[in-house]
Amino acid sequence: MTGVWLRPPRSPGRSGPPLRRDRIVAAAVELLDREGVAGLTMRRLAERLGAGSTTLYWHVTNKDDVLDLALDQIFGEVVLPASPSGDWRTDAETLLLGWRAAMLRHPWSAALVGRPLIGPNVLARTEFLQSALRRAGLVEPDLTAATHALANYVIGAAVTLSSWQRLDDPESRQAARQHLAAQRERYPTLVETGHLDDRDEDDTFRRGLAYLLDGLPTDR
Amino acid sequence: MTGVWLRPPRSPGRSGPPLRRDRIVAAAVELLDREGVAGLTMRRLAERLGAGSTTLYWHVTNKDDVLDLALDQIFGEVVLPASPSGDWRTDAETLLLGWRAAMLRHPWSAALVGRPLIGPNVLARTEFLQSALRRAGLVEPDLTAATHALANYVIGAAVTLSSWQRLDDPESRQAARQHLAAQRERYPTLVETGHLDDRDEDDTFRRGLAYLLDGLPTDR
DNA sequence: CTAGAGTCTAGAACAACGTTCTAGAGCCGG
DNA sequence: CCGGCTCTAGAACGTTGTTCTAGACTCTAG
Repeated sequence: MTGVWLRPPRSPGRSGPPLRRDRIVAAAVELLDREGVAGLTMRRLAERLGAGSTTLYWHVTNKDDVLDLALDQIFGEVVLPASPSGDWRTDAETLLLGWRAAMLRHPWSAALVGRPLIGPNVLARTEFLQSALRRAGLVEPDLTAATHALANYVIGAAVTLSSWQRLDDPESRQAARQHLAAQRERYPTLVETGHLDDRDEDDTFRRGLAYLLDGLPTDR
Repeated sequence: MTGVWLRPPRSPGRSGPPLRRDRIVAAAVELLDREGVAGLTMRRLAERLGAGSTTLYWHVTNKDDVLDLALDQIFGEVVLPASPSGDWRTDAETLLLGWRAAMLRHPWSAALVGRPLIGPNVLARTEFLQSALRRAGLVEPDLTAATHALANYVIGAAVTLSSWQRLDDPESRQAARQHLAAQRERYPTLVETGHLDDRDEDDTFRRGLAYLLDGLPTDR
């Protein structure tokens, strides 16, 4: 009814092939990586697993389930320092850079973040982030606001960047640039600053992150 | 091939019903508002317009076109102060609050921002934002980084909030909360701060925005 | 050893979808 | 009157998510 995370998973068979669900999720991620979100079909997913298409519905109730699981799966790639360093800012930066990198590695995630992010991997990363901010001396309501602000910034940055890169055809990116440049009188600032030009996106992201971290009402 | 914005629109007939395309977009937004992104079907959209389903393909090449147009449409609702005030910060805040409000008014937009945002309404708002930041004394590369940071923050915040509210069933939100609360040992900080609790989302957003604006390397 | 209750697989089938093809109606200038 | 343009829409195709159903396999209970 409401999402994978709130429903108990199928109890595995006595000696049935374990990790079946894990295999489904892994294959889904692989398929999404190669074909994009439109290329993920229950039939093709089953085919890749050497199974009948309708068999999937034993392990998973929905296609939405598959998408939810695949999305949370890639956040598991974000390494979580086992023992946080003394510097909260380094910890937060490391986490958020990894978060962004994971989303850019799987650009289809940009199209899926519109669904509730309450999977275990997302929650664990959020927990880590919030605990780092607490070590910075933040207290409510700033603690929650800062956590949300940082997470939302990362998500927004990853979404806009990978959606822009979804114009895979580099010549269509060029067309978009010319389209913009042709309207200098309408968008003088954007044209002047080369708004759609390729730039050092990593640097741009780091700068924005620095602004946000600088603005937090931390201890010192 | 690449998106609505880079293709010339159909030249209108000599005296044919004008604004046909506008009517399509308006009906699409209305349908999306009522039924969500899964409820928008070319057939139902046509039905609502009193037309045959396949007629739409004369005015629009794709369903993707409709979605791109509908998405840009709602950004047109964000009022742009004709003559910006003297205070850049007020201008930026007003714009970004309106931006967020528009997305929350049309929650389906959260699922669609994964596509390139290069429609005229988005570009005009971005131009306004960037010109305000320039008046704050920002220069490259900070000017671009700040523009992106603010836009990405708004998008991320709207995406996560409306995707959370997409769990329309309030009792399933409650279930998610209990699911979290039951794992206090795993997510101690999140549980303590009531991470999934309803709070004053507007205040949280404003706080985050203030952090970011405070952190910008402006003139003064 | 047999019966039966799980666990798991998968074929058949359905309604709905996006989209193409095609034929044609209505209108216009020449 | 003709030929070309704008615009409409029916028929049809392939594909999709999903349900229903029947059956195979495995283990436990009696």
